[in-house]
Amino acid sequence: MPEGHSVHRIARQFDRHFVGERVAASSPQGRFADGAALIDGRTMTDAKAVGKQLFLEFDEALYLRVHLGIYGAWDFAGDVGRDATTRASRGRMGQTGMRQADTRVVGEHEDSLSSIGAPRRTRLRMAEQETETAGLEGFPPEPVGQVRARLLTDSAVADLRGPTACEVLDAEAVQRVIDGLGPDPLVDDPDEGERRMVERVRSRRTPIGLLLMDQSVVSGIGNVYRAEILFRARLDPHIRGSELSEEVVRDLWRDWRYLLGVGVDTGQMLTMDGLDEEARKLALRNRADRHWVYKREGLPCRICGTHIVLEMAAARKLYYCPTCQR
DNA sequence: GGGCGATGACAAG
DNA sequence: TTGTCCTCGCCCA
Repeated sequence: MPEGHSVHRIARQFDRHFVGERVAASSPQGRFADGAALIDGRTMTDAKAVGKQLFLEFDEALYLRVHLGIYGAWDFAGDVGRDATTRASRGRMGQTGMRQADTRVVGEHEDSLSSIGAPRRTRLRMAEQETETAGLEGFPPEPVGQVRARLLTDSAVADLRGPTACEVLDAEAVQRVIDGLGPDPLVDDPDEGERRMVERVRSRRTPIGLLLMDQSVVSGIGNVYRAEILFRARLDPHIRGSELSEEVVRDLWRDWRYLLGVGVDTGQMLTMDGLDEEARKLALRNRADRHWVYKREGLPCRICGTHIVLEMAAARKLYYCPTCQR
């Protein structure tokens, strides 16, 4: 589920708490046992994201390549709190037991970021949405559910579940993967990335709605950002890449660069900054309805009132306003 | 307790 | 274009 911004945040998390540390690697589930054995006991030397791909580098140029796919997730625990939880709602231990309270969705109290340091013993789930839970008995915690890979240091643990890809590669293989990817605004030089995206889009007769999802054209955009970027540009998803002017594609790249930056900073897909303040607050209040068009089929367009349309495109849901976007 | 959908990406045909 | 894989949470009974 994570689009590019989440993967960059995950890379940052590894950079903070794992890079420079010796890592015990295992596969509680068993399906990654061979790969885990290759990196077990090595030191993590780098963590980087390119588009939706995560590359964790270990001693002697061995890389763990992870792609979360549509519902993969990393669960961090230990000394991994990214920010204070002092304002987190004081929960009680639920009557139903098990679940520790004091959980919050990251980003809902961004103004608390500056206060206090990281709490020890935290759980942090990084998936399509991030949730942080303070309080954790025992370290390391027992793996819960289907954990494909576990990376453990003296003070932090990362559990990987449900990935589309999890494999150990050498430097050449990593380069081949990266060579097949379109530009990522946080990796590539902005002008060079812009040039590449413009060239790749305008050389194709494929609809722009599909090109934005094509990771060889531009990296990191998924179904939410696709819909939102096209609306922000007031662009009909069906227009072919070859029909778009250089300027229009350049603006798509620049808007993606902007949105990705916001997403990495906040941990949320905030796409409605164009809305006036009051309307924005209203929309943000409802988690399920905080975008211009994504998941708003049948609801009135926030600009013109036309019902938002949902259609299937390459087996994915495409949302747009038939009036604003043409 | 079952079914279904999800912010992906493939391969097969 | 369709099927397949990966896992979990939510909805409904």
